[in-house]
Amino acid sequence: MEQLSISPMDKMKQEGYKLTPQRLAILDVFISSPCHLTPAEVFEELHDDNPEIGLVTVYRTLEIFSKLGIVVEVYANGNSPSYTLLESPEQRHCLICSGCGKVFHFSDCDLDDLKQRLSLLTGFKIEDHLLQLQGLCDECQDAIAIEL
Amino acid sequence: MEQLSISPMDKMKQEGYKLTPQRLAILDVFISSPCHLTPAEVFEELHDDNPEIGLVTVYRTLEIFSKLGIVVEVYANGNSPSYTLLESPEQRHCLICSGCGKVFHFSDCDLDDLKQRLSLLTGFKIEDHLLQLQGLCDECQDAIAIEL
DNA sequence: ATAGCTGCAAAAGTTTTGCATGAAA
DNA sequence: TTTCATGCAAAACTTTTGCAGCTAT
Repeated sequence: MEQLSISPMDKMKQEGYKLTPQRLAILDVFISSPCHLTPAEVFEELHDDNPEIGLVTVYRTLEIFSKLGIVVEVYANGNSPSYTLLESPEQRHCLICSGCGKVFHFSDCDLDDLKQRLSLLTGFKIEDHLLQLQGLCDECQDAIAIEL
Repeated sequence: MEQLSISPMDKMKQEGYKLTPQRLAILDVFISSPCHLTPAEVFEELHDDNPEIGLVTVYRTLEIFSKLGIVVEVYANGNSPSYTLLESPEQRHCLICSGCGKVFHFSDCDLDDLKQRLSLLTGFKIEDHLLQLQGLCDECQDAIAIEL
């Protein structure tokens, strides 16, 4: 918990953002939850210990965190995008457990061949990509096995 | 235009949905626009020729189209998800032009190796994935070149 | 001291729901 | 004829904006 919270906040400082208690509290929510959370969920998590923090601040903070690569936007089902802590800025892809919402990040994604083939085929100059895998983690597989 | 509109509507029929003029009109919007469109954009496109169709109907129709694999949800920038026509249900991945919004679909994505490696590493049972590439198409590259 | 941040309130935008009417099969 | 679809209006929900006061640096 402690080690993780140092680096993102150093990044905030470097980029000229102030280290406010609100921002630290929001970061802590992500650190203590290995899941993807919508703005409303972050707000609700905060409410126990920090009932004074407004939803507006959550939105504004998520925007900053997202820009700095501290969190990443995840497209789960439902209307609102979710956010999840990014352990390292390179690991921009993720594997999401559809049971419990746990997220595992990774960086290498072997898409260079595919990108090159598509470039040749379509004439597109490919600049970025979004890769998100969905599945069931160990525990959720076990949980299902027990149920049956 | 004509060939494309037969197959999705056959699927609708098969699944027990009625073929209403509204649904046909919404399909036509997608056929005449090679882009990803938000519900609001579909509604606006409709307004010229079919001012009587309500936004509610657009939402309800998109839900059905999406369930039947006639369109696919795309995560572009902005709040609302966008939808784009899926030429074939297998081609669930796409390459989106960030200039003009044009979408190119493809099916083979070479992720089997990656999936296997991740499964071994994490214990996840991987069930599905979302892959979206972003770039600039020929024309948009040219357009930029001319501007400079 | 000062630049930037927060919370509030309100506005704007998006999506869902209930219901009476209307249309396709 | 019957079942499903539509449009309207309203409700619910999500996100953004303006502003006065406050706080980290």
